[in-house]
Amino acid sequence: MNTADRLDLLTRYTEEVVTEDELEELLDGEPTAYIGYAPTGEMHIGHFTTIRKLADFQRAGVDVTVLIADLHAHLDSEKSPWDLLDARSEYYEESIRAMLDSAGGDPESIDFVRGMDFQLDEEYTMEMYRMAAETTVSRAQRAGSEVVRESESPNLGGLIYSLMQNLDVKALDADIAYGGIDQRGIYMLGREILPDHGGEAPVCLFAPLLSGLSGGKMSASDATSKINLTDDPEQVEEKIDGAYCPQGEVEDNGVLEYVRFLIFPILEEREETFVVERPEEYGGDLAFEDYDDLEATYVEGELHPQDLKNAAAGYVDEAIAPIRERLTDRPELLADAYPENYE
RNA sequence: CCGCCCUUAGCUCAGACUGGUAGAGCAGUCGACUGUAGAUCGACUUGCCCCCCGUUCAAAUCGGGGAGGGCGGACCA
Repeated sequence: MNTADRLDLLTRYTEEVVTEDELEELLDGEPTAYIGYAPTGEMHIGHFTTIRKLADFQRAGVDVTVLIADLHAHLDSEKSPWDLLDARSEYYEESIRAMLDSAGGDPESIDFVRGMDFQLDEEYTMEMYRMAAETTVSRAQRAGSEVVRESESPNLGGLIYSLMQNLDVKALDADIAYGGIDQRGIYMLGREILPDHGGEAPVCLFAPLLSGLSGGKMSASDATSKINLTDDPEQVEEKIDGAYCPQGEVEDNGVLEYVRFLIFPILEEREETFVVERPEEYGGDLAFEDYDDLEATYVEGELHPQDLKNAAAGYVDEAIAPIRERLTDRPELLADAYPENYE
């Protein structure tokens, strides 16, 4: 595979690349990439979009490390209780493996690492203290503002959070820091300070964040705004049917975003088209080769939201089915990780 | 170590002075209207009133103790 093709694989479906020139330069060598997940709330369909890219990394010959950031999960306002970190880490790892598997990646050749396995090392800790001494409170706050829980009385942990995440890049020896666009603030701080702490400014790749189904951002705490990996077909249909989906409008349209960032990448891989089954009275079935085609038709008003929803629900369900199966096969994973939800 | 303030619905808070078995807004649920959702209109739901003890016929409310959170002071040889 030539450099242009690899670059294309790496950057497709991304929100931003910092910077594309630096990324291209990296491809002369054998770059490595990393992404971190803090095992907090239950994983949902939004995670799927970031995980799919891991498959792209692999196709492009970039080694991937997945960090299960257990310490971070507690550091951010104790989102995960200390006693549940192990159980949630295990659940996250299994879910990520399942998602990657169904996205056409190879979980076996991914390096899974737990945060606490190296974040307590003396060298790491020492460097963290030095960063803490050099970073102002407001700078740290700004860096993590999109990631760390906001509050009138923020915890110290939320400030250390960003420093550590950047040290992770160095500790894991990653050339590419990958994550959702919400991680931007943290890594921009990292590009600034990591070189002063024995590391290198990482090249950053950011995935888009999907809108929630109720309009606005997807919220982990709003059940109706997101599809869970374990939702059954009826729940998927209900949630999508109830989604905010203004006719002809693209902005804040979660359904359209699901179709674009979740479904079409899968169809593209399989070289299939997006089929909308539609009653004769509304014009009969439709098939779309690519997303732009579908969006154009939608904007023109030739594709009704209800028909779009019906089709999308079917595809979304198909996408999560294999993951749902693996998780329901091992019910103890979720039960141990979220005892209050699964008794 | 000392002082002051806060803790009531999923969220933001009112009610406390003057005890009588709890309210508003937002959120949520359900209808109406749209071939979806939203908006709009109509209806509805939601509570260990932080915990314990006491006073009282009766405590969210008064008294005592405790827990959690916030703010300030003191200490700075």
